[in-house]
Amino acid sequence: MDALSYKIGDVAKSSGLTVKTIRYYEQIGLIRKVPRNNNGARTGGNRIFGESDLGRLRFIGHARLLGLGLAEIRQLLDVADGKGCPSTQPEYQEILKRHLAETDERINHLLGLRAALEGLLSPERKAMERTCSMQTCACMKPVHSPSSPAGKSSVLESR
Amino acid sequence: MDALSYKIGDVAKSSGLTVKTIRYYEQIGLIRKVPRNNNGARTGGNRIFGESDLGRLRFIGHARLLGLGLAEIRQLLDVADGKGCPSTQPEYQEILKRHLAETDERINHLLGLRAALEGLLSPERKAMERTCSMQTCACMKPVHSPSSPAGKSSVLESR
DNA sequence: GTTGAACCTCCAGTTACTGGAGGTTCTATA
DNA sequence: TATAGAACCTCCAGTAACTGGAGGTTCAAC
Repeated sequence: MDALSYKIGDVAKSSGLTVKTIRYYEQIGLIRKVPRNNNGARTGGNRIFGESDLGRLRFIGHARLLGLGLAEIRQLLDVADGKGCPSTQPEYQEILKRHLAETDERINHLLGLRAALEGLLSPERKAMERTCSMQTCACMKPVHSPSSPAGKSSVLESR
Repeated sequence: MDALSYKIGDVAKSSGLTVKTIRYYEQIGLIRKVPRNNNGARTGGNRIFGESDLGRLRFIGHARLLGLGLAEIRQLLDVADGKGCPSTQPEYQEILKRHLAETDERINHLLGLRAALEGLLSPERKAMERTCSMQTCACMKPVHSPSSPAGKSSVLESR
């Protein structure tokens, strides 16, 4: 099995990751230490990837696209390793749900920032001619602290 | 002038920044090298802040709350330095507008992620019983790439 | 034989801090 | 005045997830 073999450039192309990133993932142990074609080479020799490495890296690439961090992806990989389709496993669902919740939080935070910024740029603000200086004026002061966006303005009421 | 003087702890409290952060801002030159009360001390002596330092740090704190990066804040400070109220200056408006646009982009990106995650967690997906393995299955594959959220789903049509 | 692409390793830099070690100064109380 | 504890000091390393670059090696084609 694993009759086919690939060099790092091939893997990069077909996974959408960069060569650098793949080496980095090996370095931090997200993928196994990939064997080399070590024909008496003076350096380590070229990495030779198998079909399963490719699958794993594609999986990682998709998960990164979803915004998952490497720590979460590590958990997903643990869950998935050798036990059939990951999506049938409860831990997988939990990790994704948690990530969804975090994504919602970040969105709400940014919406709060956005509202504060719009307030600062509003015509009413502009209309006030100000004679104060940076040290004393509140021209950067958000009306409401963006970190607690008052709940009501959220488009993501999370059920 | 600047009759009042403050120690770093006071400044931290009244600006909402931490002591560490304030020292860091000094180190990277976001605020001036603060003078010390150097009573023949063996170390540098304690920093003594004036009223204007406090104003500047409050300004920075507010700007950070708005999600501005230190590079942008540096520009704002340059704009603001000694020229009266920053909000009357066109560069100030531009920087905030640019930041608003970036915030919108980030929000849209996250909304794309969110949709992809919800897709993966949807009942229809769950209903499919899968027998494949991580290497071959597309259980992590977003339906649409979240980086280009198809435009239509955006709540921020940016006018 | 030579060129150029693709590969290799190692180091440093990015953002905006934060944690910690180890030491000093200040302030209040006994 | 002695001392305890808080608050201050400097310097170093680590965080997340890579990316850039230097300097060198291997491989395939011509």
